[in-house]
Amino acid sequence: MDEIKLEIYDILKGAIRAAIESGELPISDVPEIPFSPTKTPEHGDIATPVALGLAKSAKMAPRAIAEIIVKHVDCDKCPHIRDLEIAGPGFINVYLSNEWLDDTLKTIVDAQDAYGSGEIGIGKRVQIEFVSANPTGPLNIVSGRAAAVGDTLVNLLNAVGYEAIREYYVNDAGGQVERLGESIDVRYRQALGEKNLEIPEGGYQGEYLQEFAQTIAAEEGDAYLKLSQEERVELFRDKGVEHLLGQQKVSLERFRVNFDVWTSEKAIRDSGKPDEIIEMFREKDYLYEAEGATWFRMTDFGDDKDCVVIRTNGEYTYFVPDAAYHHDKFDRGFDKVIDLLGPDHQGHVTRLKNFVKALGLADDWLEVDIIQQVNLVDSDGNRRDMSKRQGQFLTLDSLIDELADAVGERFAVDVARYFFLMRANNSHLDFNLELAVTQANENPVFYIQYAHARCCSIFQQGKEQQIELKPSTEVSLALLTEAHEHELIRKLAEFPAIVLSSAEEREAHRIPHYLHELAGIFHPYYNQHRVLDASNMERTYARLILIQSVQTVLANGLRLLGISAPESM
RNA sequence: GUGCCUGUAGCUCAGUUGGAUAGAGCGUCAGCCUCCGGAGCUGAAGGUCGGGCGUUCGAGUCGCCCCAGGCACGCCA
Repeated sequence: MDEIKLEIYDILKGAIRAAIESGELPISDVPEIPFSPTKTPEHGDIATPVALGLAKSAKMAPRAIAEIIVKHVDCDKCPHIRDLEIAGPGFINVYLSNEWLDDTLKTIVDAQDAYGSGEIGIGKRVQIEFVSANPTGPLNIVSGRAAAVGDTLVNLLNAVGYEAIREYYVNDAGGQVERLGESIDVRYRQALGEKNLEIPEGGYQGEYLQEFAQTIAAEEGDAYLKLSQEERVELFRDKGVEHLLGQQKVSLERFRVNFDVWTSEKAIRDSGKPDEIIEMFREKDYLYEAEGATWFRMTDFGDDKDCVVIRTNGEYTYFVPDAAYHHDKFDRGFDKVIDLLGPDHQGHVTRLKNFVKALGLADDWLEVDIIQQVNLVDSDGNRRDMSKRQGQFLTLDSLIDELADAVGERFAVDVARYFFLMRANNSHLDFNLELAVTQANENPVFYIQYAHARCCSIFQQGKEQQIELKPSTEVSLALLTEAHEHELIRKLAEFPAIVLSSAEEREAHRIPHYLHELAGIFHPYYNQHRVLDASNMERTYARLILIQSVQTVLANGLRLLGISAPESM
């Protein structure tokens, strides 16, 4: 679809130029020519409203302009255009030729796994940081969504040529992991029989810490009671981080998300970079002292208040290591850095961008996208709330466990990923638990996977009848004359443009939607037209090429989403 | 109070740089299996795109003002 647009673009541009030179079109420059695939076959395959846009400057009726443009088009020059027509208020509708349909299928069959990929990002390194949950508990549902989205965005960027990596920032320093150490300490002493202890303010109530502390008590006994409270908290903090981070890694692997780089906040702090950043800020006069703390002039960057970077107790607030971390990303040579943050971090976005600006980096170097919240619901719409620190919250693992009980592990991950990916990042997501486990037509994941399995099944069936796929060059694709076939090929041709736009716009949800639409054209086609037909072998071979193409695109799309493309279900 | 996000069919949501008659799934109702997998297909009903004003050939899309909902506003991360 991209190549054809370029072809048409050149041809129309040439026609408009010719019309200007002949004096028929009283404008000075050739304008931008917008295109859109049409919504209905009645409007051809591709349409452009270019004549409408010229009406004002040319002071002519749009239809008259369109007629002049079309008159100057040399259709013989472009074998991919079958016809041009002027319609409605002055649209120019382009009908594509059978040769174009043939070429599309041949391209897909030749490219196979590579169909849909592009080269726009070649030579550019991109880093996406996502999930980055505190190592103080299991991953929650929103982290699951972020994991699915981030993982898919990396796939998409890599598909269009970028060199993209997945990175996880481990918040293993600061107050929150301190509270973790204290919480484990309490649980540990409780496990050894101590009474009247309470989890400190801001601590973690979860049962998982009780279990963890009990394990320590069972294995090590009261050995740690000999240490001072301070030493013990520090030890438990480190043990806890290691344990919980390990569990997060297990959960992520189970969810088919594999990070390339894990960066430790503690390591950043120990590296001395935060001190350098503070020094630099001080030199640039971004800092001042007040109320015993050191403040950053955030208001100079347009924010409504300044913020503390060094507390009265002398410790950095998290902004400092965070700024240092982003500077480190820059030092590592990324051309573009994307942070996916949770819904509770949106207040942080402008501040983070301001810090990056303060570091002297370009405005568009850092991109921050918010992954909105997820609500788990029943078909009735009843919500199952997730609360972060009440002890009982729904985790990514418990969600997959629940799905796996119904559809098995493999499809549980498939379904969860699909549901997390089907909505735009900034829109709230209602995750319908009942729909997710339905193994029926209403479940969009199965609908798509079933289409793929059906394609495979046709080949299986063909094999039994001694009918094999022929090379596309030996097949008469002109026999694909059904309207359904035309529609299918058109949809297949859109795939590379969908991949490109969803990578560039960071809109992973366009892929699930596209695949669902493709399956929605394939299923009726399958239902109405037989592929394997011994009485018409020439057409059978042609249709096998088409089926092969559908299968390839479905598989390629699902692979980008990290969802399996089953050969049978 | 300030900032960000959202508001499209009964429900959940798509709608690429403004383009022709605003789409899909679920739900509801009515149909289709001697035939490559019925996890499928066909059809019907269902809309003041939250409201108003503006920009222009043309607005769900852009601008401004309201209304409603969500979230964030710590010397936590």
